[in-house]
Amino acid sequence: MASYEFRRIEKEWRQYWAENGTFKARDTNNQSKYYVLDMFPYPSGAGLHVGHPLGYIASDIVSRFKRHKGFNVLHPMGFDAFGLPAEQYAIQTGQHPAITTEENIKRYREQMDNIGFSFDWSREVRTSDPKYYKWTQWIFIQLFKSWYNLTSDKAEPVETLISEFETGGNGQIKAACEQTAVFSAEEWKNYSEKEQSSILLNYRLAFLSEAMVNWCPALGTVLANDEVKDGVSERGGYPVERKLMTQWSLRISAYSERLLQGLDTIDWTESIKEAQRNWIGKSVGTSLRFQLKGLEQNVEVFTTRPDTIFGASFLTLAPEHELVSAITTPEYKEAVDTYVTVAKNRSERDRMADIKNISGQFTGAYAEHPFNGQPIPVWIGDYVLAGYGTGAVMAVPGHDSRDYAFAKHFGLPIIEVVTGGDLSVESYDAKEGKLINSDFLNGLEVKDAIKKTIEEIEKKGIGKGKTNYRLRNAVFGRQRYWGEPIPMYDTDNIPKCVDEQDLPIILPEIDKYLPTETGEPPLARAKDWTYKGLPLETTTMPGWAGSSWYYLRYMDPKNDTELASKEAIEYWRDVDLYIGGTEHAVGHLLYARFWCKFLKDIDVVPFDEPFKKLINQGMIQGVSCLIYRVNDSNKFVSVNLKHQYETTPIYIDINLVSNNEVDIEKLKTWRPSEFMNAEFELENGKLICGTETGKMSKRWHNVVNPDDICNDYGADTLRLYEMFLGPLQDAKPWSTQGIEGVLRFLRKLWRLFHNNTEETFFLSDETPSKAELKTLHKTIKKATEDIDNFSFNTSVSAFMVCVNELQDAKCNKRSVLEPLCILISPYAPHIAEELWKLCGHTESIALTPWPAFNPEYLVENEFFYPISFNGKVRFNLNFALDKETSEIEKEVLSNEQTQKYLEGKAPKKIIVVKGRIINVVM
RNA sequence: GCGGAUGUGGCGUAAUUGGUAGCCGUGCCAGACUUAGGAUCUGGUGCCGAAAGGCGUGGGGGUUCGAGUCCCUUCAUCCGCACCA
Repeated sequence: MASYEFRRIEKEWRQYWAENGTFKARDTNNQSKYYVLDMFPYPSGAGLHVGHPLGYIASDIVSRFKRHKGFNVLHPMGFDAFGLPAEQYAIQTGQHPAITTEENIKRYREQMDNIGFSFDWSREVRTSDPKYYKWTQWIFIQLFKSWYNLTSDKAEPVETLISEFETGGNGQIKAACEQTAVFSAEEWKNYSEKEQSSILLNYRLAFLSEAMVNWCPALGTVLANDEVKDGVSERGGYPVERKLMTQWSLRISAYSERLLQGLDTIDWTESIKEAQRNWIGKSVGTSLRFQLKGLEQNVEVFTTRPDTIFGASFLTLAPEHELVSAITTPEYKEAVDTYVTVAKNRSERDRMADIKNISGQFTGAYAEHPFNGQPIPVWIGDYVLAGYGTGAVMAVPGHDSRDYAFAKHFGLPIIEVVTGGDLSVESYDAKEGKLINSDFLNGLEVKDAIKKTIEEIEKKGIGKGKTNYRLRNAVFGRQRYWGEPIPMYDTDNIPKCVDEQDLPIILPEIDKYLPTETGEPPLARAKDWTYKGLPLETTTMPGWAGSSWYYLRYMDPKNDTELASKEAIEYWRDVDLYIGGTEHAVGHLLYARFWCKFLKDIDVVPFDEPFKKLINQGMIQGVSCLIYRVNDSNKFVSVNLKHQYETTPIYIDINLVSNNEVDIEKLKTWRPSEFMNAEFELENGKLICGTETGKMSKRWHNVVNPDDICNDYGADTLRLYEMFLGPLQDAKPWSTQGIEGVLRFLRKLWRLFHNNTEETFFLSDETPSKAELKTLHKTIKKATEDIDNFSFNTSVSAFMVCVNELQDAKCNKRSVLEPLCILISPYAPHIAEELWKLCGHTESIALTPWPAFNPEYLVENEFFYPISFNGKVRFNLNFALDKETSEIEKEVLSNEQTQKYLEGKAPKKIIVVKGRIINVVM
């Protein structure tokens, strides 16, 4: 037997696992289950880089550990296969996205296989597979067929709503819905089918409506709020505009409160929970109506500070507010029209970039103060958002900084109604102080004043306490090809859903992946895109549709009659451990929770939250290398010389560099046109590059492929090394400094099982020494605890300590090394399997029981106490652990060295902490 | 502005959860074996100091016999949200 041949070993064991189905999760049985899930990847053309496997390695360690612990482990993998890049590629090349996707998946699969993950590939899912998206479409139909009853606080079938309408109209119904005029049962029955349909759309959880959407012209599609960052699209960074369009949306807002409350029941990091709380944006306040002078209409506003009502000196409406044109007086019409037009045409981005510029326009209208009858001018201003609250605010410049800025700018009155600030300098926004200038509120504290004001408002019948959420309904239709078709069709402008037995509606073939000449989505190009002879919906679902429920499909991936069988869902239930990146904080993770709650309401799943525990792995960053070109020349200078010149940095491939030294010959062949005839100014004979840490990307030429690492060092080394890099959650730059140490460790481990020349496998059956058992059991304890704490880096370190100690002890005893093999197997499964086989076992190590920890081996009967004086450790003394404290004190005091440090003084007291430390207080 | 995190040797990190700061690994220094090594092994390595000793966990303060760990305050960096009434 030769030395540690990782390439051969790893290849053989991967083959063994595949052939023997070692990691197949068993269907329902009596064994306890454990469900470990990774966020499945979108298979991009770039393949995996070393950052991707970080989370997969961690989840794989947990999975393997749980198998050793006797659990039936579900550890599946699949692909989020619908998405924009494949479609963009298709537009450029004409290549069908399905083909590109298939190729990419193949590549991903190979790369993952190389790392030796224990995925149960027999359960693989792909969101673009019709057998899969059949059920994505099915869920959509269930959403369409449901409304949200606020009384029972759950989704219910639309039939129940219709029968309510038929018996009592909609006056008594409390539902999460759009504003709908009140009608009686009689009126309902007299409505046409079309009228009824459009009313029902106001209630359905999947609904078609005309709404302001984020339109991205460059991508030719609408985007959900979480797909837009800083006014540009998250993918591609293209500008996004507001546009009024008829769109399918999901009424996620109905679930705002449950999505918020649910956060308290799950074990996720505080930062992600906080991000979701923020996104949901609950705010408790009051809605109240201001009567307009000389008009019938009133303006409804939402405020969290009803107590400041006597400080309200004007109202501001969003430019898009529906009352604007009705209330504007002829005198101001032109100015208002101009303002509204400008505001509407400004993109989201411009509006955000322009926060500091205050703009607004008086409408000429006045409202009446509900308590003192004073006239209050009505303005419009784009600092008020149409989409939040009622799109109108009562402006209290004294106690709201935005109203303050607006009032200052337009010279409107600023009234102080809460004490504590200096209004000549800034507004006083704090919810603390006493009310003044406020009639019946004078003298009250803010908290009490809020209560009192709400009482008075309700007494007058002009408003009531109200809770608002920032969470907007999610736009669901995309004007794109490569996504799930929305299973809806249209009869005379009445949207209807496809019969469930006709699912899936399969994505049709089309000639070009572009919108039609008339601007319709690509699906409009499909021949005969109809259902029952009627036109099918042409938009497709967004990327997050398929990923919102995929965790359920793994439980029963081949089921043709249900998304997963009741028994499978009942057995596997929610995900015990979910690992993935933080980038999905408010997208995928919120939508998946929403769908889970909905599926609970319609009795498909028996739980309320899909992911019990969530761990976010940190990003492995790339380190890019830069060289510096002297401006207007073909000369490149070493990094420490660049301050002498005006230079431009250029990113070069990291493979051209070792230890920050650029290989100039390689550089020349890398890009001959640029470097072949270049001049280089060196320092100490070397061209040293600069470095920069950031995302790993082709663009910066800093991508490290895990395949290369597996080939050079082995998959086990890669796995151990990625874990050894630091805590899983931390971001860390990739560096191969140190990977050698891990490989060296595995070689040492290998040698423990072999004779000195590494040639022959050799274990002894002798009884281990006390010290050897201590080393082993210390490691068992640590390895077990660390996995429970997801502290994988410290385990690797513990293995190294263990192997070092056993090597020092020249230990080759079977009863020590076999358990060690099991401990290491979740981390470095290939070498563990090989050594296990060499030990004479014929079965895979994967299901071998985890070694039991025996604390007796760690018990010591004496301890080498540090003796400290006022907390400073000076020397050590050995005492038996069961020695009386008074005895220890006596001996410490009489010790010669103690006398030296006491300098003749008497100690005030002595503190003896058993097995820890002794402190002499002087 | 609001919220979340993080600050420890040259570097990545560790610390029995209030008890000897720096485990493990890199890097560096020295040595051994070698024709040779970017292989392997051994020893050393927080800083200052010849030593005794002193200093040391971003800074300042506090609680404690004892603080990297708890409290207050301050600084720096990273991430998320943000005209949300």
